[in-house]
Amino acid sequence: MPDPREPRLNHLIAALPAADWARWAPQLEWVQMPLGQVLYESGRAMSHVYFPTSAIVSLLYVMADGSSAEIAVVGHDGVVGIALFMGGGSTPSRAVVQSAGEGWRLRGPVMLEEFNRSHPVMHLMLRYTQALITQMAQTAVCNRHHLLDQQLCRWLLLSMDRLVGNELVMTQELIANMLGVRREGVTEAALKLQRDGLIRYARGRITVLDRPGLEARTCECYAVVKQEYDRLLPARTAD
Amino acid sequence: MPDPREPRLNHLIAALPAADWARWAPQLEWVQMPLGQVLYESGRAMSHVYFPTSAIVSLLYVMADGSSAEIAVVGHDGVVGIALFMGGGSTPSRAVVQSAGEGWRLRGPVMLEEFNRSHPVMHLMLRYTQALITQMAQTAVCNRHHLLDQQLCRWLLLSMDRLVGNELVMTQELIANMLGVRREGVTEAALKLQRDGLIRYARGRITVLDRPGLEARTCECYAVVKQEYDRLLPARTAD
DNA sequence: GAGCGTCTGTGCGGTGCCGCCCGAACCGCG
DNA sequence: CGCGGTTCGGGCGGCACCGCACAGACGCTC
Repeated sequence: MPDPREPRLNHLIAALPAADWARWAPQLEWVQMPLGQVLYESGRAMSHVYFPTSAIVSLLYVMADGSSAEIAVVGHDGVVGIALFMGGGSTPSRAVVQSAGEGWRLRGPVMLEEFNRSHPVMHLMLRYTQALITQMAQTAVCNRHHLLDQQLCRWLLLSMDRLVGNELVMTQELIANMLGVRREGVTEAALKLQRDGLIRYARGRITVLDRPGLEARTCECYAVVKQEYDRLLPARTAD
Repeated sequence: MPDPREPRLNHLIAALPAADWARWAPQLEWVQMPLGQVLYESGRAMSHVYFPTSAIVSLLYVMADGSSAEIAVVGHDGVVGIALFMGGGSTPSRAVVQSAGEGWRLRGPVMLEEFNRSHPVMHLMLRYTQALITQMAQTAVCNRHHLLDQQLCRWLLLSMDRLVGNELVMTQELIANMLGVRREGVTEAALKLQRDGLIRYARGRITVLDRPGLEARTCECYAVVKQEYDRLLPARTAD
């Protein structure tokens, strides 16, 4: 069991060259990320970038009428707050902690300086951004074409990939918000999965029992995204 | 009437500092971009980046079963082939010329060298990429929540913003492919717009008669994207 | 263990889009 | 000028999901 306060549990931090890591280490701040915490708000400047280790963060767009949809999800594979180094410093979306956990953060100006200073850091962040773009694009496609049943499987798999263990603390109501559908729709889809023995759940705790089964049920979108993450962000280059 | 073979009709090229522009100019290659041309294919390495001046390019995802959906659209405001400098050099999507026209292109290695050499170039490309990300995210949201009628308005507006004049050469069949819906659905939505005097069309030529009317009918997605483009890519900084 | 709030299950009418089919209108071409 | 291909209009049954309403089940608290 590794120390949960090990920054290198985040794959990007783990991939830093030694020289960059040496500069980062004293700057990194350990933070708890409780369920529902808003890391940044739509259109507002971001003070930090966050590198989750055990938390999962949703990038969520909330519409004028209050309905919402998830754009992408970030876990120990990535970083929240790419707009800080991409430019602009804000986005029209919101970042919300979807699964409580921990992570590390860096003040915005520090991130910016590191990004401009070190080519390896820059290329690492950009490759991650490219992977995130793929996830967003695939979300758009999936929203257009695929059944809720399949989308739920995709969502569960993306979440499980970013968690340790096979349990997720999450009500169907919240999942519905992420997927941008009715709560009852999620109930129905989840029921089917439970009946077929793929998952088990009760009052906000979902346990995945048959991962291959989920993969068989989901649409191609999950595989496309996963493959692209693996291609762009290979196993940690430094350790 | 400006010379159509003026590279600076592309906003990114126009925003280049003089020093960078001086290096780019001899490297830029003028290209015709006929309707339907595929600039890059899903998963394949890109040989060039394209800076459209009068053409419009769709970033399209084509699914295993042949159905498709547009991820984003690029015109004289941007560049096709961001994966070249973001990393990876390919994407799971395809770039197709949606409206014939012209543009300029740069060989991949040249683009990469310029990106790494000049900070202004890098930041310009990254700000554009950030705007493109917003467009993709909003496409995902729009696909989830909004009616086809609204999406058609959004699509028309995004296209018109990237064209000179108010006419678009595009069959309803092709629009349906972009939006990822049935052709008949587009016919119905377009009929409503025509009946209300917002557009006129005949056999693959669409004329916008009442732009404010379209803006009033579309969803918030159009405004969100436009605002973000304006914020991130202000009027050309060099000329 | 009584009570209450949260979470999940179910039913019902409505609707936006689908898949499919066919006919009409239009245009270019031989 | 007639023919064929492209583009558009309309109809029809089907279905996934919506909005709404409500009931049961569970777990925490007092």
